[in-house]
Amino acid sequence: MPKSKYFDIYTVIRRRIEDEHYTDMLPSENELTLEFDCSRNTIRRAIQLLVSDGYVQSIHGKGVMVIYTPYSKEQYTLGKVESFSEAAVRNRTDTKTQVILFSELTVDERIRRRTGFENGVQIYYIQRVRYINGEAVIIDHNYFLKDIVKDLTEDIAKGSIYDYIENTLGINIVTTKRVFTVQKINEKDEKYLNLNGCNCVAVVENYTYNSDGIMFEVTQSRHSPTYFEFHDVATRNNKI
Amino acid sequence: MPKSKYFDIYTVIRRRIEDEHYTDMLPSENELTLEFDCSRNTIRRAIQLLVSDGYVQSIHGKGVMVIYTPYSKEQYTLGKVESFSEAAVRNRTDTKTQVILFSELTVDERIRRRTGFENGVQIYYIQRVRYINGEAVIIDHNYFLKDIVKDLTEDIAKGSIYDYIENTLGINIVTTKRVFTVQKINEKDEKYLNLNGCNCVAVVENYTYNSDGIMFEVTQSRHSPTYFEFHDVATRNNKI
DNA sequence: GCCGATTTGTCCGTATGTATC
DNA sequence: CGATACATACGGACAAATCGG
Repeated sequence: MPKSKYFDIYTVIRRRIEDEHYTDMLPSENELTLEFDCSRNTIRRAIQLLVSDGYVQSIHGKGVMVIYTPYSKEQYTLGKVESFSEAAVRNRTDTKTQVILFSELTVDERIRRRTGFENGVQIYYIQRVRYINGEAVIIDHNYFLKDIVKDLTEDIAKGSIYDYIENTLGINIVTTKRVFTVQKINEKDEKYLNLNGCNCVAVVENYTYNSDGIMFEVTQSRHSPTYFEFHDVATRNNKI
Repeated sequence: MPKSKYFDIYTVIRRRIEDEHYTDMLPSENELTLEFDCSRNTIRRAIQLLVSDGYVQSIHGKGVMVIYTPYSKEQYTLGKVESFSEAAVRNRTDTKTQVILFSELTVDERIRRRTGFENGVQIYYIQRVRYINGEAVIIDHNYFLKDIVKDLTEDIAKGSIYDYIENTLGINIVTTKRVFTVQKINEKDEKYLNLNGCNCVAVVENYTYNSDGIMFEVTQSRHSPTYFEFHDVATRNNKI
C-alpha cells in the first residue's frame, strides 16, 4: 500500500539509480518538484530515504550525488530487518525449516537475563534449523510472548512465523534492535550446522517491538559463518 | 557545533530519556512545540532522530512511546560510524596501536577486486594492530586514496588517522557503507591477535565517502571475537 | 457502534540561512 | 558578486488512527 507520495517518489528515483539512469548527480530538488508536481519538502523526504539506503549523498550547495554501487554477488534486502542469510531463507525456493524444539514455558531468572522478559510471563520457546540448498546454515532460538503471539503451533513454526504474526495475527512490527557478536560454538551448533571447520558462529540477537511499544519477541540466530553477510550504511549527523 | 534547533531539542529529550525523566511516553508534539517554542515540524525532526537511535517509537493516533533500555555493560556509541571495539579503542586510555606495515603502492587487479579502487591509482596501504588493555583485539587493513589523504606518515598512523583526516586535512566524512562477515583466520590474525582458541574473526569492511562523493578509504577490520559487539536499530518504513 | 477530542502522518507554501561555483 | 542548490524553520491544512464517553 504505497499511500504516501514521498515513498512513491523514492521508489521511482531508486529504480532510476538502479537502472543507472542517474549516475553522477540527481536533478536538483527544484527540478524534481516540477517533475513530480509536489513540494520541495516531499522531494526531500524521498531523498532522505535514499540517503539512509546508501544510494545518494547530499552535498550542501552542490547537489545530491549518487554513490550507488550495484552488488554483483547476490540480492540482499537493503539494511533493514533482515540479514543476508535471513533474506536468502525467505527468497530461495530451496529452503527448509526443521523444528527441533517447540515448548511453552514460564520465564525464570535464567531466561529473564537472556531475554529481558519479566519473571513469570508465559512464552513460547522454539528452536529451529534453517537450510539453504540442503545446507544447515542457521539455528534460531525464538522466544515469543504468549499474550501477543497467540496460538502458535509447531506446524506454523515449520513455515514462516513472521507471516503468521504479520498476516494472520495482524501484528505490526515497527522497531527491531539487534546485537551482533561472534561466539564459540555450542553442542547444538556442532550437531546441526554445516560449519566447514569453523569453531565460531555469527550471532544476531533480535529484540522486536510491536506497534504498542511492547517487546514481544527475542530471537537469537546463530549463523554458520560461510553464508553470513550483513550490510549497513552509516551517515554522520555529527554536530557534536 | 550544534547550530540546528532540532538537533538541540533532540539532545535535550535524549538526555531526559536516559535520565528516565520520560519512561512511558513523551509529551505530545503540540506540548513539545510549546515548551521549546518552535514549529511542530522541528519537533518531529528531533523525534525522528530518537527513532533512528532506537530510543522511541511513534504510534499513530496515540503518542510517542519510550523503548529505551539502558545498557549496563559498557558505553558504545550509538549505532553510527563505530563498532563497539572501535569505540573502545577511541575511549579507553589504555589503548595502543602498532603499525606492522606502512606502504605506498599502485592499485593492481588484485587490490581493485578487494577495494573497488580503479587500476593504476596511487594509494597508501597500512596494517595496524590495535590493543585494548594490553590485548591485541583488532587488525586493521587500511587503503587510502593518496590524492585525498595527502602526506600520510607512519607517525600519523601510530596515532589516529581519523583525527588527521578530519582535523588536519579538513575532510568531511559523510557516508560509510559497511559489510559484516565472519571469516577463518589467516596467518597474520594468528600471529598477532589474542584469539582465545577461536579460528574465526569478525570482519568489518568499511567503504568511506567524503563530501565530494568520492570513496577515498577502504578498511578491513578483523576483530578478535571476544571483544566484538555491534549494535543496530532497524525500523520498518514498509509500505510495499 | 458512533461521535468528538486528541495525536501522529502527510503535504503544501514560504522565508531565510549557508555552501558551492 | 550573483546564481544555484541544499539546510533549516515556520505555519497551516487535512487525513488517519486512537481513545473515551
